[in-house]
Amino acid sequence: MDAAHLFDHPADVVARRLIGATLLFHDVGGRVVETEAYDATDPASHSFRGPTKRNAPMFGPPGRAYVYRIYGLHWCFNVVCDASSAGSAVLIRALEPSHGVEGMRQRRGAAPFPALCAGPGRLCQALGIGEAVNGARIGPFPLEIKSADAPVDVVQGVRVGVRHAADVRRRFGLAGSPFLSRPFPPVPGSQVAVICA
DNA sequence: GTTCCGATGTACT
DNA sequence: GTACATCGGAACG
Repeated sequence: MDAAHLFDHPADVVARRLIGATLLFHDVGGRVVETEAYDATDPASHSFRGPTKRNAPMFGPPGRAYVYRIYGLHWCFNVVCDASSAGSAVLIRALEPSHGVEGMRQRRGAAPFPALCAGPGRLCQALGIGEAVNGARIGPFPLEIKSADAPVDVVQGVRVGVRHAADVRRRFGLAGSPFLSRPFPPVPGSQVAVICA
């Protein structure tokens, strides 16, 4: 799949479309079940205050990886998108493991199967993603994302762990998936929307 | 089941 | 010094 076709769109659009896609790094990975959208107009985004040495990939071309360290020890993996709006990216928060599960287990220790990739730090540990992946092109091997081949039900909610723009619903998930980093709120009216990808 | 804590890179006040 | 797009384990009920 052509990277621009997949990624050169607003972060919200890419975040929604990536649900159900398959992410692989060195043939290890699985189906994307949870994402979050960030862009330069968003106070919760690393790009909000303009380019820095750390966030430089966010201001580069779409279809590249932005990998950063959080809280001094975990890695988080983002996909840069939207060439017309510099500083846009999608955080991949959780996968449904399907490829190279034994390697994941070795890197993740005694984590139970549903938690192998349930969280941005966890999935980076499971796939062996670290600083070396920062700025890497997505597709071809070793870093690949293949869009979903069938429509999926997508739920939407507020992002995890952000204090700025806490009411903005830019978190997307695969409806009913047991591989989410945490559940989406159980239908308090307008809190959850179902979208067909 | 929940809450609290420690690990400690990077950007900002 | 403080906040942060986090996780795993200990301590608790």
